[in-house]
Amino acid sequence: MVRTAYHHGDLHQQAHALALSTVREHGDQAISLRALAKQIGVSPPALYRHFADRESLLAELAISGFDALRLRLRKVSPTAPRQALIGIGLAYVAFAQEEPNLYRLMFGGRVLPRGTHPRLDHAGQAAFQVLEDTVDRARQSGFLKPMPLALMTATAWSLVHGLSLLTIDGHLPDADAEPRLAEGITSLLLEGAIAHSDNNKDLP
Amino acid sequence: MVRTAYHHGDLHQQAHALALSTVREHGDQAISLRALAKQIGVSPPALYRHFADRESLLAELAISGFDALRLRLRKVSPTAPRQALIGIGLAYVAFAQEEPNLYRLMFGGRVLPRGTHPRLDHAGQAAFQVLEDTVDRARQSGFLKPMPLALMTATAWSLVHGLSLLTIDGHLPDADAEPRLAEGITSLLLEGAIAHSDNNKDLP
DNA sequence: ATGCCAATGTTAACGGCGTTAACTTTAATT
DNA sequence: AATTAAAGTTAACGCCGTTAACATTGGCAT
Repeated sequence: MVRTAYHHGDLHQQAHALALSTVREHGDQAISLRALAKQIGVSPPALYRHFADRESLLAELAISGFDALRLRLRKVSPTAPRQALIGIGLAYVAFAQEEPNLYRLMFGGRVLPRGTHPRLDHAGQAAFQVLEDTVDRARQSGFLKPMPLALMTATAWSLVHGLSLLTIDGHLPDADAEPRLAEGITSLLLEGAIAHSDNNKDLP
Repeated sequence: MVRTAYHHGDLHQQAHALALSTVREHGDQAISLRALAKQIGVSPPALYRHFADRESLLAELAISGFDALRLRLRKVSPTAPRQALIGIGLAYVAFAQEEPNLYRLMFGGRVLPRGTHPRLDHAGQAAFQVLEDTVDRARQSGFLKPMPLALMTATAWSLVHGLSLLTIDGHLPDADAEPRLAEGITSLLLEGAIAHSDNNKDLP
């Protein structure tokens, strides 16, 4: 495909990129297909050749977000179990704090309910997988108590997800005001999950 | 004020109630001032005599939500520290699961950013206060480790908030599929926060 | 090379939205 | 009883997502 006056030639990619930067700066509510088309210099219906509707565009942006989160989590170098767990928790929260609008799009729940968009679901699961793998390694090594993997990962995910949203929504002091809050919180959870020789009884 | 053909007489309360039930059933995105006015049988601009704009109406609904959450949390009967903490955590998650659309309005973050609506902020803080008081009592009684109250409550809140949102968004099995997930998660956190003395290792 | 077709643009239009301006009716006050 | 403030009305503006109908163009089969 070649760029001409009539055929744009790169509309899908350009719309995706521009919409992504708009979301990152101003949130998904700032996305308007008409405004997007005007900025690119194309008529509004042209976008419908590349995106079924507004929701589909947002879904693509959310997928980009999950990909970025997955890459971010994968960069946490595998070390001793404790450092690996704390490190991946902090990386998760840091991502949310650096990309609050993108994170809210990914997990806002208002748009794009789970189970309706296979590619989006897959991207989310792939990011989650990194977290689960880290927990599983620590568990396999005997560092954590012998409890169901699903329970452990659900707990860890709930904690970092809740902390992420509460901080980016201003309910808790953010990383600038309380730089060690995230570390304190993750450490506190870890205390309950570590296998202690004198305290390794089963939990419900 | 008396009801006449012209003057409605109860528009504010009726609009609030109808909008609240709409949000509970279909989410805040389903709220349209025009549709609301039509259902009530009034012209759209009439609503502007009672609500500055759509956001103000949503803020009022969110305040109602926080009030309901606060009352729900206050109903948790004060018992031994462990039961009180688990109980209030489960009550929090149960509220979110029973009122997912309302909970998302309260904490969605897309609308109504914190710090812009004093009455809304106050309602949120009042609900949070119940949670903090419960944690503080357990701490004062020596059941929990001697660590900063703010850290403990932030951890507890993050956990129940994250769990609430992940379940209502379908990322984790909900209460029907895994009725003991919330209990397992809160218990797991508690293990890390309990002061490990002999008289605290009583109940599983 | 040419003719066709699918891809990818266009303009025009529909219905819905939040919101404002200007006006009207009613309730309350003086 | 006259006036004023409260709480409705209609009409309109500019935005939005989306669709229908049409136009242009690139690439492929002939």
